Amino acid sequence: MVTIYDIAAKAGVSAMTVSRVINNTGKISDKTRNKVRRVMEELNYVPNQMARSLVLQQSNVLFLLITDITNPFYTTLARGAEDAAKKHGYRLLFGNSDESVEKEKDYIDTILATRADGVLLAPTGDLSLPHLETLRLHRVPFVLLDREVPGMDSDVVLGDSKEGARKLVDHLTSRGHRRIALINGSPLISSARLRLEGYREALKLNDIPFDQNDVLETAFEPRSDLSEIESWLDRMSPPPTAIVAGNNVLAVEVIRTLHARGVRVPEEVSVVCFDDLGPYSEIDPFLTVIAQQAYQFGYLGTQMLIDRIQERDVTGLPWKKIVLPADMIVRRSVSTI
Amino acid sequence: MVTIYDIAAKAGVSAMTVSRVINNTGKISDKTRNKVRRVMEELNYVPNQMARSLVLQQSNVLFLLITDITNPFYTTLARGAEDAAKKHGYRLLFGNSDESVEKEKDYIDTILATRADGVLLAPTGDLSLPHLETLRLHRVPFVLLDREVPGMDSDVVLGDSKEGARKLVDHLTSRGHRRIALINGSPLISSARLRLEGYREALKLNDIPFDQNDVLETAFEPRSDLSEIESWLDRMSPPPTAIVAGNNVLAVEVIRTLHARGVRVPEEVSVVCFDDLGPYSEIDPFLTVIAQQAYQFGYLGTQMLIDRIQERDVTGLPWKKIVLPADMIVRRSVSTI
DNA sequence: CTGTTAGCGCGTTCAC
DNA sequence: GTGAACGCGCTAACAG
Repeated sequence: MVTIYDIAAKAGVSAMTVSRVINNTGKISDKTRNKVRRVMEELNYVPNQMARSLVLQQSNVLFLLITDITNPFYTTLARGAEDAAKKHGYRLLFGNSDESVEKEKDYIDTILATRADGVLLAPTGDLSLPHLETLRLHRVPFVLLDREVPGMDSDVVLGDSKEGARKLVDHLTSRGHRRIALINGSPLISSARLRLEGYREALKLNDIPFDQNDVLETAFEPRSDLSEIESWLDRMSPPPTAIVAGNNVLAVEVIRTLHARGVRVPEEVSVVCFDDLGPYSEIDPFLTVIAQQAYQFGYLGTQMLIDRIQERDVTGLPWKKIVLPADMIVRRSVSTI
Repeated sequence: MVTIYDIAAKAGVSAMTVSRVINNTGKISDKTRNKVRRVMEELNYVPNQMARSLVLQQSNVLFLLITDITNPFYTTLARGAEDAAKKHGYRLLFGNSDESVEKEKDYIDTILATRADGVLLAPTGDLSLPHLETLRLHRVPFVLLDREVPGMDSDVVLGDSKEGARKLVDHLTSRGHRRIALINGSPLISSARLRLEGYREALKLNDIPFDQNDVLETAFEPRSDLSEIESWLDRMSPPPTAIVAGNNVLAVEVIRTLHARGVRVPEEVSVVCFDDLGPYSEIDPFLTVIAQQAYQFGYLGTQMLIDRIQERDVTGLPWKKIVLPADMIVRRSVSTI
């Protein structure tokens, strides 16, 4: 491995001079600078970032931990984070917790061990609290994305989940629907809770009674077994004419289940959801959705994180909370009755 | 920051003993081990991975560089790589080159600077050659995914592109199509070249003359401007009854373009392509595709990479080439004529 | 079983 | 303008 000492020897200077050339610090004569540069090229020198981080006590690395890398909401978010990180000279590393608290813990350990300068985290849910406490204990700045965690103050970027749920329900009632069901993520996830709240409020405003049987609280991530959804559909009576899904994954699974039993969407049951389906939905723009600004989640969150890092004092500034609007895109998955 | 010296002092042992406890090396009495462990917990000690990597001369990090993080083919591939890496105790970091040779170069620099132990690389194309030479020069093991680069031998995981193209064309001819066009990626990308070859061979076997005008060679990644596709569609005469797309992105864009001009798929034009559209296509399984085994690309590639790393001698073993089969899923995007 | 020494590659003093 | 010495946190090699 080529080191600054190899460069120094060959260029007839000290290692310190090489370091200065690399970092453009101090005063160096053009002559030695050029000489050093030439030798660096000749030997294909690449600075060792780890040695550098060790002495500088910072890595210039941000870590983004998402919960489902196959969900276009999160990949688009990742693109936003990537762009913002690059803009400020940070490298961005990704991890995928798969909605698993255990995998999340592993990543938190990795993050601490590798001394990332900051963390962008879509927490798996309220059970992420100990992980956040660990980060806080070690004074690692972090920003929460998409979900809050009760008991831990921090910077956070959220979507307006309650408002989004209200809009979806209102849209359905405006098309004549009164039997509106909700399939949602775990109540241990803040966004799911708010979506339930928005749903209940909107029902109330529309003078529709709330029935707990109309709500299925399950997992946001993809599953192989659809039987839970099946039996939920079975036990609602009278059956709903419309279903609100807490995210795009659930919408797809509900529709698959409906199709499997020969129920047509939207002719027999309407379906709406949070989050768009990615570029591939454009073949046939079908689902009416709350299209959250995924790219902005990542971009703005990263900006906030870098601000926080550069303030040095991790808990110095007041916590900031960005709530992005819930914009509805009306397409063809709702029928008028 | 808590270091092994802090632990050592508080536990009344030397730093070396602490190191041994952490790494489970050498012989240590249960008593001191427990004592050290207790102090580590008490002080919330986390080993500094960078210091460790510096002395061990290895980082236990693999880097996966893909060309389009929003493409489900690559995110699924990433899941496979992640699982394989974890299984062998490696951490996996991701990068996204966006099909840009320049961004790819930036990532190569980062990879070298951070001393990743190995690289999984979906190259942007033949122009990636200098980047691969850089990696080779610095003796960083790498595995190519999905695309080969002429002039550089290496381990590689490919799909059977030629066979896939033949299958798609044969499927179309079996449904009576004779006017079959091809929209493809850049000829600087090996998989695109093979898909063109397979297309030409299949035409020949079916006694269909090849016409260069029926082929559009463009970019695999998403674009905002569809005019190139429009004018291509315009200049083919007679117009094709079927279109083969070199990947899923191109298929979506062709279909969007067709829809925009009021052409129905598959009633008026049939469309088939390489790569599936991800879980969200399941709402309405529509496109007939060559469903490449994306997860296996990542999983097997990572295995190969780790084998190569653990052989120490980067160029010791003969290069391995895995070609994954091209399985067709027939759905509804092809009409019979 | 445990400790001492040295060095991984680099940047920050402080001299010259 | 430039260099020598020291330390970032950790572990391999050798002693004891």
